[in-house]
Amino acid sequence: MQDNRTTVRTRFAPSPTGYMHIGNLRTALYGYLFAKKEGGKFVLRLEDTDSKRYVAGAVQIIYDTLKDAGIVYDEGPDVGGEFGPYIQSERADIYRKYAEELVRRGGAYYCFCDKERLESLKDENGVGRYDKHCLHLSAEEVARRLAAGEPYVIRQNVPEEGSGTYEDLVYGTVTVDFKDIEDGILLKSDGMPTYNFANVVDDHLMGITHVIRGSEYLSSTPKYNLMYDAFGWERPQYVHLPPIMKNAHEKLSKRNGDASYQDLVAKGYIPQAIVNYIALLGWNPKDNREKMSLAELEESFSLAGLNKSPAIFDEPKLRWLSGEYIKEMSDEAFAACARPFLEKSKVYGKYDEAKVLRLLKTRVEILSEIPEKIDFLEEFGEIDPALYNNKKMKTDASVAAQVLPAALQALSAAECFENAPLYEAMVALAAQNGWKNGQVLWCVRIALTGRESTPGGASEMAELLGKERCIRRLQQAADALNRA
RNA sequence: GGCCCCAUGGUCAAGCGGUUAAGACAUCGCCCUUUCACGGCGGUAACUCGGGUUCGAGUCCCGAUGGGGUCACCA
Repeated sequence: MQDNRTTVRTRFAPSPTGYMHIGNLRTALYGYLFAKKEGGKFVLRLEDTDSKRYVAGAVQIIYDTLKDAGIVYDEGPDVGGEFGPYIQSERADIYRKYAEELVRRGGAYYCFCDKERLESLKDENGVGRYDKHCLHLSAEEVARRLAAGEPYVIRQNVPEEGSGTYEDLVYGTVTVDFKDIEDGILLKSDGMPTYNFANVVDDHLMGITHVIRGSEYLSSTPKYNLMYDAFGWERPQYVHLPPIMKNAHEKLSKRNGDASYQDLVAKGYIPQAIVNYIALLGWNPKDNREKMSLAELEESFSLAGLNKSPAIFDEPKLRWLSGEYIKEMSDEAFAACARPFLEKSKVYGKYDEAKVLRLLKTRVEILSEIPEKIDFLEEFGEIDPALYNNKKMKTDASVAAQVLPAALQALSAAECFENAPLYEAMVALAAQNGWKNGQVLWCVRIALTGRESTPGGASEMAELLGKERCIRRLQQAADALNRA
């Protein structure tokens, strides 16, 4: 086990190749949570050794997303730290130095084989591993070809016999036969290291104690251990994470058109809910809590709660959580995050915003639902008489024809156009005429909105609409009924 | 295909040899009610299949099946 005196250091090491995927974010979150829980440090390192895959702007997305999600790193490219640089492309000299040392230690060797020869090693299915051809080159020949400036790579020298075993903190004992591991390239001909080498060198140099990453590295970890051993370095603890799936067969990925973190935010999911939800995909606190703030997650996170099987991303549940976060927001907070969506509505600015927001708060789970929930306020047109039919309320168009003129009169007389007094006025009206409350309320609401379902009852809609509009609409509806 | 890994309701997921197999989301129904929503109550729904081990298996072992990952000068 890890020495207790060693402070925990975890890292998130993304490649700036595009969007921040949900799976990546979760990996970052777990690394962060574990470091916080253990009182350790969380490091951000950019793995940009493949210039071909570099995407402009991707680095900024990484910074922004982590910041937005509340994941704060103690060391990183933009915040510094004593183990920098934290960008791999700025560490080329370091990798070369260590690669050469690994060659001296027998853990790696120079290879001059060209593409054609490598291709010839593969069978009809495109599979076939490197045959260690250059391992057998004499020291003189290697020196001569190097001096002649021949292109080369440095390959790992994996034993032909035996196997590598390690204890993964979530998967347990993992064993892989060395014969199943190829002599992979550590240093590319362009002088840059591959992930396979850079991650080992950096994790060691940066003092990473716990490597938290996706399960795709589960079976390649033994070859990294071979390098730690060859260098005489202590191996880190490994925590491999199962993938987040889109369905039973496909991984969640941007390439499949699945939502990235920023896509979800743009769709109106509350960031806090997204973080909360992904924390629950593959992990659970023993106490069964589900809605947890970042601080609570930091407090209760434990590797013991990590699951080994893939989890399917379930948007309905995220939706529910998002709604929970909205419901507990202060009016000010809700107004602030709802405003951008309110502005997209056709009725923006035409109604009392505080009133609109109050009605929306318990009826919206993701902010993008806002426009569709209130746009009807401007879509008032002919009312289908059938809408007045309601069995439970015992109303229909003929009842409405009696109720509406009376309601028109009552509302015209109302002095205070607010929900409570308006409600009382309508209830009183019902009592006077021997109608059921529902008969008045239902008919008025239909007349006012033309909708079977609205975000609020008759008096709430009346207050929102305002006296003038109410009178006009009620009049219109009553006239239409008379003509019929 | 070789190798590695995984397997409880539709989804997340508890369980770590003896349970009426939790809980949440979704779904369905009821209540509340001024439609909708909120809130409250309740229902439907799961241990992939075979073999072992054991007095006893969702829990341990083996196999099958299914699924995922990996076999790049990508990470």
